[in-house]
Amino acid sequence: MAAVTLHDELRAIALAEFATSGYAATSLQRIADLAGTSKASVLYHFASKELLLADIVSPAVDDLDRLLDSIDTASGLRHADFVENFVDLLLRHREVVPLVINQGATLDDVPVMHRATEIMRRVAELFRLASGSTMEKLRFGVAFGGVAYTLAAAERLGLSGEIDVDDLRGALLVILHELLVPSEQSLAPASLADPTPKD
Amino acid sequence: MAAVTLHDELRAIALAEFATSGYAATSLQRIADLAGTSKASVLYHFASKELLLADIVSPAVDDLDRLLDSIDTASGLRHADFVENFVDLLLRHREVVPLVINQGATLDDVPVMHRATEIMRRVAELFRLASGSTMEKLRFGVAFGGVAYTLAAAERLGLSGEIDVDDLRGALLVILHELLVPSEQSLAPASLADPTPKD
DNA sequence: ACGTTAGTTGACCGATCGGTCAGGATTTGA
DNA sequence: TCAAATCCTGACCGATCGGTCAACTAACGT
Repeated sequence: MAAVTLHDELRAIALAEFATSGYAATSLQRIADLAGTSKASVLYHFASKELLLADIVSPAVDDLDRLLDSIDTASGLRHADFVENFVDLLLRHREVVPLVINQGATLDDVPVMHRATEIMRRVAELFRLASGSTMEKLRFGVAFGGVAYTLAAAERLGLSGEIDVDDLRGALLVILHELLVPSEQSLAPASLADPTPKD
Repeated sequence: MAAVTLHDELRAIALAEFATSGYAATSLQRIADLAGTSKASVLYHFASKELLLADIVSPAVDDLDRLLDSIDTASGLRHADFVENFVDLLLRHREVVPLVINQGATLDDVPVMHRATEIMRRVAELFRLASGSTMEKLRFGVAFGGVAYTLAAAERLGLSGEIDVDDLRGALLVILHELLVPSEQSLAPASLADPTPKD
């Protein structure tokens, strides 16, 4: 095995354990045992368990934050482009997706996780989730929830190795496009689907 | 009769806390505090924390088990019918869906949760997940994962009250049907798709 | 040679965990 | 009135949690 610093190895082990067993259920002692070191050593490299989690999750959250900023500034960017960028981002940070998806709500008191959920709210805002009809909301929820959850499940069950990433990417884009662009027209803010029906 | 027993109240409180804060992060002491009783009292009504979880989750799992059995025996039942029954089941047990969806994998050592994931495997089997193409697998994953996850998120964020259940049901069925029956023909080869395959 | 720094560790801390237990209330049935 | 059953509780238990700390080792620049 290539020379990997203990710092990086600890982060990798923690990520795997957090994702499969859960943050709360993973003790620093267990992480230390898996790395063949001591608990005190873990706390030397990472000041606290929360900061260890932040160190793991932050890159993905920063990435998403940057993506959303680029959308905001370049107002002309179409939703279809965002979908593609979003899928790429999910694939890029494939390993941390299960963490934020399955345990993000539970760990909302941890700053980095709170930030993650706040940013997802921005994504929802971008797609006018709040103002859409029930059907629109559900399309958005099923699409992104489904994609993220499926990636999470695949990662968790160890199926990621079996599936070609390019196939995965292409198939996800097709499915997302079908869901979010049900009609021939674009996802443009004007009308995602039909005008809101009477309620 | 209307008087809610402490037993039922404890179960309801535990369900809400398990779903929002997580099983591991919810202590028996907190459940007791929320119910205005003592931890020992909780352990009088439920022999252990695991059995409390089982008491909460079992009805939904039993329900799903029964649904799958009825599918197995009545081989003629079509997929569309199953989808409808499945959505109804999810809506019926709306409150426990976040629990098994978000924490099922993490709590696989708890018998009732292991049973839940095993049954979900049967659902996947029913849709021939393993033998399908990457696209088929993803359609299944995004569809059911998306629906379950969206229900979980809605429940968690307290949006359930805002949305009319009938609207919800109808919209979910439309979306699932679009995803699982993309073309004119059914998803599954022969047997399950058509009760009377041509000979 | 020396001091400095980074890395590592066992011992230890207070807090909290799930769970046990003996016993105090309260109700019920005879 | 007595006794059994039911419900509830404070005190307590061993285990484990995240985190601290002083001491130790090894490497490096000077």
